[in-house]
Amino acid sequence: MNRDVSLRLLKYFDALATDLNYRKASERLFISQPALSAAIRQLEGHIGHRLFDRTTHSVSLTDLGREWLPHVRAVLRELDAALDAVETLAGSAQIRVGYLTGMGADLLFQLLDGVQKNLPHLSIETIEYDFSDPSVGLGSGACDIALLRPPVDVPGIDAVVVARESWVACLPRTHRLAERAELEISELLDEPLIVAPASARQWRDYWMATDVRAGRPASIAAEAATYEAETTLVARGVGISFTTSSLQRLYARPGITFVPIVDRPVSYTSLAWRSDRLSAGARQLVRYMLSRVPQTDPAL
Amino acid sequence: MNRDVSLRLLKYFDALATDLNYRKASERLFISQPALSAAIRQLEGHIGHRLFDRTTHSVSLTDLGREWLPHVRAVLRELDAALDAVETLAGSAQIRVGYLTGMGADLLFQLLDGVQKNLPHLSIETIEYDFSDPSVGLGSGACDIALLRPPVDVPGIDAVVVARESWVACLPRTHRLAERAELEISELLDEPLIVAPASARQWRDYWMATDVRAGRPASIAAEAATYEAETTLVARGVGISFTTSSLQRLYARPGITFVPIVDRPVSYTSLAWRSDRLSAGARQLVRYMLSRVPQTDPAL
DNA sequence: GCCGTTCATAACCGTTGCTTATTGAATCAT
DNA sequence: ATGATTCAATAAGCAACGGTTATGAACGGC
Repeated sequence: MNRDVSLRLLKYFDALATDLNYRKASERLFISQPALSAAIRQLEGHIGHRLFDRTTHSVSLTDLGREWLPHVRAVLRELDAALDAVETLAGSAQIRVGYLTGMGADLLFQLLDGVQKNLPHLSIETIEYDFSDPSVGLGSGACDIALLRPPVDVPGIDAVVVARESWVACLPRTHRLAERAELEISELLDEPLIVAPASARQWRDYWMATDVRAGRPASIAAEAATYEAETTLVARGVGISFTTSSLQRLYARPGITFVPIVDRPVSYTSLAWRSDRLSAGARQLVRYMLSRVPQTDPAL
Repeated sequence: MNRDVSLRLLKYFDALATDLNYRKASERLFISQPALSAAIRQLEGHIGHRLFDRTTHSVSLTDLGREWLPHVRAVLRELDAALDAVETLAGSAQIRVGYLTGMGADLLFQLLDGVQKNLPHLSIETIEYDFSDPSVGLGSGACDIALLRPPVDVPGIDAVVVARESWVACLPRTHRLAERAELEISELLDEPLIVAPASARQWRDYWMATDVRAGRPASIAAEAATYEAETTLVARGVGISFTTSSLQRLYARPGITFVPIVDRPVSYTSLAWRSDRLSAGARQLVRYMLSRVPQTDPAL
């Protein structure tokens, strides 16, 4: 048995033992399936025993794997504790909180209010993200905690809903529907649309109402990465856009108007983080922020 | 702070914190000094704080480093325990015991006598080594435990003396000094000598009595990697060799004779292992073998 | 004042761990 | 049955990293 096992292999073992599925586990680890396959075989080679029974269609722990797993998890826990200890000892937990543009002034401010007084040992950096990365830095690991709008296509994310809002159409004031008190989504599907950049993938689809189009392709008028750019384009009459109720207050401006869309499901805003790699300080901050979530939903 | 620390860096940190000297620590880790230097800087980068204060001439732990060290050691201990657990769980502790040629039949046999009965869960492999590797597999990691003769130039080795022997000259029966009852080393320094292969380095120097030569270079008649080859060469009159008292019994043969050298310091035989990377099973075996070390030194 | 020791820097190189593309086997649905 | 699908394993190529040796700069002991 080779005693030079890398932590990497142990983490992979833990992940596969959890999912019992190479594909899923590999996604959670942000690596490809063959890479995980090779890594597990390598680990088994190192310790000299098989850890998984695998057929082409199922993966299960061997007796040894099952019994060894707690030991491995103990190592990983201990490591986590050691990393947390650095922050505690250094008295400087640097935490990066990302937020989607448009939510900082309002909701984030609320959630972080008083944090300096209550959690003085945390040093918090807030980073604004635009629509080109709807995971708000969680995918790249640039942020520890994120205030975002689902859907997010990064696996392994924990999220708690902190606000609910209804859909609203943002129209040029001169638009033929601008005077309406409310709209149905079907009335808007053929309008030229301002959408998020292509890198937003699922998120862009979501805000294009792709789910109800069924063959009626969206006509994309332009791309915008911020609400600022979006409303500007709408004001110039380039197209319309879909957004949420809270935005009408924040981005009100001369040339545009907002009209509620009555038949779309509610849209959520969530506080999210990667379930792995959450430091002790970040965990405290999450707890604090969640304790400050407004219980009523004034914006809905 | 980046949470993706590798175990490697933690081990390096532990080593440097122990030695507080890059060179020594790097040797113990079997890497070069610049590699360790880079690794420590990398670790400090990962966690975002300095762990060592270093001038060009001294290394010391920072406050953070000192306080963090126990946490790191806890991780490494936990890892060690997990690796031991594999053996225990699999019920198969494979342990490789190396021994220097010539010591297997006798001393090793004694130390391992009854081990099957007393430690039945251990599966022990014994591997004979010749003089080309005086570290007896410890350097390469091929063996867990070794029965060897100092000096060994592998750092990080723990060793316990298990036998003491005096020097003996091995001479062709026809040699002019063959009839002497005893000899002094100075009488032999100019004799053509059978020595260990060059790869034995320090060890070869030791058995050439380099320490007392002071300008009288040894005349190397031939190289031999085993006692078998050595005594054969002596019998053929190619040269003489230095060895120890116990060998006269084991390698007695027609054409050679052994004469005690009275003014050389005692030579040791040790049970040795790498202080790191000793599995639980191997530790048990070491303890067992040490309990069987003969207290008297009959060969001396 | 000089020499030796000690850590840092530079340039280079091999290994390894990852990627995508593909194969082949087993399961499921029709 | 058979075809579609879902899995893990294999293959081939590539980039990054961890290591090496060689060298440099600063401090301490004689």
